[in-house]
Amino acid sequence: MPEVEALYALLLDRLGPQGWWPAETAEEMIVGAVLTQAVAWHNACRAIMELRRAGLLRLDALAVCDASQLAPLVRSAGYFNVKARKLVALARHITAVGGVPALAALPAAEARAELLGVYGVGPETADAIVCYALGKPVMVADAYARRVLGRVGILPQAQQASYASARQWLMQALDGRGDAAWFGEFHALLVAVGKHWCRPTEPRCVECPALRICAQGCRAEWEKQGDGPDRHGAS
DNA sequence: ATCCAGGTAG
DNA sequence: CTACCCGGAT
Repeated sequence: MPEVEALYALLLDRLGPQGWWPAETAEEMIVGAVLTQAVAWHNACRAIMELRRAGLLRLDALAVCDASQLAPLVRSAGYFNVKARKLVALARHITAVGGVPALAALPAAEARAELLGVYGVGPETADAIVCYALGKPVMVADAYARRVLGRVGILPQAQQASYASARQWLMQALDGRGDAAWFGEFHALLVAVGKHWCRPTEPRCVECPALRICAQGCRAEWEKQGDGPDRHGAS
């Protein structure tokens, strides 16, 4: 899979290190992972600042909160009632099992399973936490990563649709490729590409930093010829 | 003024 | 499948 190395190097060269995850501490990263679910980072960021202002960017503090008191603070992140409950549930759970260090002491697969058992933590959030907060080399196969890797021609069409299949394929293909920082940077670069150029509709192929090695070649007209081969996943 | 993108739970 | 919800884009 030489294309992966080529893509990684190309994006790093063009875009520079993305500096993800933007958090001071592992606990802050975990809070951010919940808040950014289904919402642009910008919105989650405002909620994080509210929590910081209230001294609640720590799991032990969040663990003793009531969701109802949290909701107004995380309003800007959307789904605020749901997310307030998720934050409390996750903070309580992690605190109860001995905190982030205890989680980080587990093998990646066990930490992931542990997290998946918590209300509000699905596959993507679990992987993000395992990679960025626990420092394990796992791939976050989110919508951006799947779309970009799929279009570029690295991730086979059949694996693009679901999170689980994409993750499984990528974890095998990328096995041993790097440490947590490598995976984290790769994911961050893919998000940057997916957000600014490789958009769901009206992709900006001509200016895309990955154009040189993209299977879509120079087809800027993508969307105009009846919506590429990959229309969003559900099948 | 409407549309939309995004992940998880039910 | 729909509910949850925001802010940003159109």
